Amino acid sequence: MSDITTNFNDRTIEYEQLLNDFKVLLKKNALKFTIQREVILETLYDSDEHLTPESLHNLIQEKFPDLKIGIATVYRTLSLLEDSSMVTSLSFGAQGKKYELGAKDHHDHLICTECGSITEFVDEQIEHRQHKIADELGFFMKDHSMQIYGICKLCQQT
Amino acid sequence: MSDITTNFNDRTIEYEQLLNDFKVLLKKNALKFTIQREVILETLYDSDEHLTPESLHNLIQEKFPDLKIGIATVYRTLSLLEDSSMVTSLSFGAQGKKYELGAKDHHDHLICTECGSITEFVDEQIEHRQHKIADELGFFMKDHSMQIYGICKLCQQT
DNA sequence: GTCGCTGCAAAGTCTTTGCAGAGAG
DNA sequence: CTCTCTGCAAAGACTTTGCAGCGAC
Repeated sequence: MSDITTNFNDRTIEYEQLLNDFKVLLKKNALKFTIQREVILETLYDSDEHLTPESLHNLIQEKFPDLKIGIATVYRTLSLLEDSSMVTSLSFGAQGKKYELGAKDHHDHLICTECGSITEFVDEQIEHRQHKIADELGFFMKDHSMQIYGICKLCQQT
Repeated sequence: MSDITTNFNDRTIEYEQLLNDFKVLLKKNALKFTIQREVILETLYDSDEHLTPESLHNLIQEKFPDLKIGIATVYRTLSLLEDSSMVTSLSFGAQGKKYELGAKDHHDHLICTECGSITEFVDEQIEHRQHKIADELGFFMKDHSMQIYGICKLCQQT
């Protein structure tokens, strides 16, 4: 289960790399690098949660009270990031989509339908089969996501 | 890939079984069996597509022009069916949720991000690993879904 | 008969869009 | 300077809800 391959130094480097990718992406499309876009990327990176546009917006307002950022900008930036495959979105249950940074190690999700918590896991065998299946069907795989729904250990006790 | 374990006779029996499960479910919760609810279940069963509430509503109106059925009823019935795990929903991309009957054989999805088509597949190894992972983490698994995103064979040619 | 169900339309959510001023390149 | 971005508010898309009459049990 543990997939700890990064320490704090690596994380910083990892973020710099990510930020750089973002800048390259922007430049390539003649888009501008703005403080809002940076803050959104950074906040996504720092959070280990799966964030809704609204919760991301709230987080940013807490962390950067001086920066007025509109929810519309959050939506626009998330779309941009998703289109360029830098973030992936996940949606389940009644509510809207949750986003997470795609650059982190790939992983799948266990979602508790009682409390809504999300646990991540990685399984090499599954990853491998996915690639194989896509290949067999002549499908060019760009991304994948897997969710297991159920009741988490904690909720089972109550 | 082929997973043809049913023929037309079985399908009919399968549907009767499904309908019966639905009736039992309704009775258990002191809910009523109405023509609208039956038509929704039947249309879901007959369709091999993954339907949005709107497309399901359209389909029903085509198949049963005399029956006036409101979109609200479709939403209400889908929620009911989803809560009782008789249908599962899938959401991806920009648009809303798509529903499919959960009673059919379990399968996963290849989703083309170009044309939106959904191809289904079944893989025993993946199914098996999923159960194992849930067990290991003390998670009571109720359902799962897997999606592979990419570009389908057809769209790659153009 | 009772009480849940339905269609309708109105009310909510969540997201996107138009616009005029601000700011990156 | 030019042309994209941004925040705001208004518009849209998708869902849910209140209600009065209808229909299953």
